[in-house]
Amino acid sequence: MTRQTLARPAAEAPCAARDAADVVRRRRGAALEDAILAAAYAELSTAGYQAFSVEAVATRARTGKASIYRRWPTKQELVLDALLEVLPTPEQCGIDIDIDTLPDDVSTADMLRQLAHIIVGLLSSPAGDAMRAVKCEAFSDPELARAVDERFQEPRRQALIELLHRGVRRGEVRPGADCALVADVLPAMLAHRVILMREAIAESEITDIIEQVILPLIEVR
Amino acid sequence: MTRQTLARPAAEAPCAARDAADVVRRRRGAALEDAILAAAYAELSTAGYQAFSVEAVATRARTGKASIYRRWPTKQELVLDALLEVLPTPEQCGIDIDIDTLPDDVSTADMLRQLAHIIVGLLSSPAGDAMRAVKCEAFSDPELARAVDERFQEPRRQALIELLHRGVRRGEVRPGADCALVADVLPAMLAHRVILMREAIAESEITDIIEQVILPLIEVR
DNA sequence: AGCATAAGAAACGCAAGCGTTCTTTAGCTA
DNA sequence: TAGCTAAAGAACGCTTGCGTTTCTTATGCT
Repeated sequence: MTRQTLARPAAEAPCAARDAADVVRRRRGAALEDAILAAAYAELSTAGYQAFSVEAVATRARTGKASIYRRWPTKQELVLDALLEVLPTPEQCGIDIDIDTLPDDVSTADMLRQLAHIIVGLLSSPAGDAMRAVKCEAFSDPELARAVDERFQEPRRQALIELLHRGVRRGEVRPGADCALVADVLPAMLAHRVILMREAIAESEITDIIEQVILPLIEVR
Repeated sequence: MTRQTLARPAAEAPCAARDAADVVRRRRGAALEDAILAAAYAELSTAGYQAFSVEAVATRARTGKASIYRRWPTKQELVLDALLEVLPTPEQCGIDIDIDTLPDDVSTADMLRQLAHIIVGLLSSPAGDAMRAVKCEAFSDPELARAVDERFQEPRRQALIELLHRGVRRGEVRPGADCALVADVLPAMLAHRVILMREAIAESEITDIIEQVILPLIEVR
């Protein structure tokens, strides 16, 4: 995948002898673009949106600002691309539930427990930090926020609603439940804690939320 | 160089005849202090935290930066004071529930409905905008966030938990309910929508959340 | 090998905004 | 009424960061 981006220790001849092994050869095209996006994402995660600077991205990517501005006209576009590139990848957020192919022996409660862990994992990861940064800047940059909502949140929300409907069909969720509303409870509680209250969520608390809130709420009675 | 930059054409007399009625005479002491705090709060509400500037506060308060820096050493202190002054006043946020003096004929559901409206009202008001601004800056300024949590959120959270306990005693809330956890559901859902999803909440949606989520959750069965 | 391209680095102009300082002048108090 | 204090306003120095420009030179292609 990568070119030989990583320093060759015993380099010599043509262009070696810079100083140490930090001879990160000049990258071009896609390799450089990826490095910039990765650096931008890292900056977004660690520094947040408001402290995010193109200068810092350039430094982190070991390139110059000019190479960035040659590709992205503004800081905002860079942020958007960096986030959108990272967010939907299953390896990063892994919330791709395919309801239709779910085995019959997987209960709704099982899935909800698993989902809760996935959400907490995501929110506690660098990707979560990046999301938080963007969410908090949403009012200054509605377009960015909308992009995240549409490409990331909404599909997952729909999947969760679908999961609850499946639960109704299987007799695990009370028929009268407003699935669209109930689907918001878990993400809302987790996001509220992690993003708005800045609290970490322990394993036991995930369990508590599921057992004491979500399951009683959907319980067939 | 030149002083008296603001050329007074031919104005005479004591101090009247500036232009119109905008002759905001020089204030001192507490009057000025209040004006500055009010302006800071207004700026926080409308501009947000990151766009908040001392210059803008000074302009809005019709004073100079020097008078502000004479009182608050940094921008952060000013923000904190402005917010703390505004937040706890009952007129502004009106969530002071005195559980002990609640009449017997007020049900838990009644109170929850009322509370939901109060929270939504608060979140949709300038005070809500200010809170959102601070919440979003919380990671950069944990002390500010903690002050808001302690002085504003936590007391109200405790009051809500107490309300639920009262509900248990009155047989309106199922005895097994984890009140501390259940108490988070309503604020979390509302804050999630308004602050994180930037959605307005209609009357009917408040009702839906109460009837479809909160009441089924606490329902005695 | 030679050449066109674009990477890397540095500097620039510009705008905002912090916190300071200075002068003028209004308001309070003795 | 005189005099002290502090308010209003403007300018300043400083820093940060955007987006641009320029120059050198490594890189990939032919």
